[in-house]
Amino acid sequence: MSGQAADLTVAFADGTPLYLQVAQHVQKLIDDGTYPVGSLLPRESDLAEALGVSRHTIRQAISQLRQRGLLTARKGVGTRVEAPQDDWRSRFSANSRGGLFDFARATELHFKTRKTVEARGQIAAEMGVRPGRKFHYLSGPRYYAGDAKPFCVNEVYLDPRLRHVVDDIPILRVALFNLVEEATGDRVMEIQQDVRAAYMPDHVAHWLDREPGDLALKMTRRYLGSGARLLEYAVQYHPGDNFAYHTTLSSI
Amino acid sequence: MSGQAADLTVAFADGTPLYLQVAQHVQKLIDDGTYPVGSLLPRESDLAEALGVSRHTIRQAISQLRQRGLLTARKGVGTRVEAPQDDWRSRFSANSRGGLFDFARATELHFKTRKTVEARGQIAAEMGVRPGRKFHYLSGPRYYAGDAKPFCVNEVYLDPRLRHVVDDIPILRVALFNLVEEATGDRVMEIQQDVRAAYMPDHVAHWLDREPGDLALKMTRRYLGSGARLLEYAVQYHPGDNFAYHTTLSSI
DNA sequence: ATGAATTTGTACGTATGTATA
DNA sequence: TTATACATACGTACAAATTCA
Repeated sequence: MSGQAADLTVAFADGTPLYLQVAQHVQKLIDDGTYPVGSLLPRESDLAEALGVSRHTIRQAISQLRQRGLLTARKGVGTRVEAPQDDWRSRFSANSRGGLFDFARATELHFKTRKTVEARGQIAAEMGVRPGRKFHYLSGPRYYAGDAKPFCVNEVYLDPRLRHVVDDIPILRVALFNLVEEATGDRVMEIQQDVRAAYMPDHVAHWLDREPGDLALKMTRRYLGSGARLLEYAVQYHPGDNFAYHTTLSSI
Repeated sequence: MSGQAADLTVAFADGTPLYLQVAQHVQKLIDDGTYPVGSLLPRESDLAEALGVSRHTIRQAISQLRQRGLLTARKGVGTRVEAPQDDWRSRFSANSRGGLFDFARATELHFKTRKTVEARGQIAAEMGVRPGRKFHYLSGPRYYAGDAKPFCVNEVYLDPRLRHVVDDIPILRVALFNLVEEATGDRVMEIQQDVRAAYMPDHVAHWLDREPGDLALKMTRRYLGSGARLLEYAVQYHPGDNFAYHTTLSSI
């Protein structure tokens, strides 16, 4: 039914666990169309045999991809390839709309505040770093190009060593993590995004022409490089009365 | 070090998988203070022996609780009980069709209200249907299986012709859109999801033991079948003070 | 600083259950 | 009814990280 396992021979690198290597390998095969969206993977035991690993390891790998929404499995049927809605490459690639990349290019972030801060307490916890670590902090309103009024406020925390990346930029029109990638040579491997309800802080309310304490949607993003190193941390406040974070979860 | 496994003897119910029963059991022991926040669980092999299951099953159970942020584990140290309410630790991360599927299986939706309503005004606009269209409406709190307190409240709007699908179900343990798919033969092709900040309505606050007007995260989902037909509309309210909608945009 | 003990992580094997086609 | 394929659950062994004597 599900056909052959194709050529799954692969030279496994060392260091990273086998099941993660398998997960990466399977995802490559999904990306290059070997396993198209909507199709069924070969069954677990076939994959195990083809890759020369145990079925247990295959299940660990599939479990990873299922947690990311890339695969779904049904008893008695098989494991289906789903549309990678939240895979960041698809959201950030040139041909997809609504991604952060396009978002950054269609808007302007006006830096109004620059200072060096220490991450403490709740901020440090949200950032996932030890309290006391220093960051270069920037903040300001973000406009749709040409608009008179900003529609949200951004805060950015950068490694102080990356300060030079933004020092000469009063108005940012591209995605900051792209600049960071260029400056460091590192690559953003993962973006962890949280969306929560919040009350609007004073400085945000001021820029957005609202009242402090108004309803707001607070989005935080942690940009992780290789080795889960935190490259950038960003916070975005949207007015709560007229903004919704929208996603489409398409299946097949 | 971490002491005895206490009296972990338990009569396992049938039906639900063993590892989920173990997860519920461990969580009870956390809730009642047997394993206080900050302490280490007995080591996996001790738990396995005490409960009369294999270490593999224990690990599956712990994995469940780790995904919910209730436990963290470190190699060479042990498995630590984390603060359950500690702010953004409780996160909702079902960001794909498969994620919603698994989410529904790990939780219980207790239907408390059933009535026929007409979509009007803002509701009709959010649903994207003409005002006056009739729907079968259900609502109630949603629990993590075994929990005493609900963590969110669900509202569901169904085509009245699909009423029989849920009429005999007091407690839902699967994804409703799956039942709808089975009943109609149609398939959910797309899920449009919005996340916004909101003030908590009265009936929601009541079930969640909060005050009306409290901060809330409101998620709405439109389940579209073939031809963009609206099969189901669902609203989910989370307490805003300790909940975040989490997405990981990974690139592997 | 070294090494032993501890504890989770990874990986293998095997068998049986259950939903689906 | 039968075959299929994932789900659950048992077992074993060793690796890797941490802690502590």
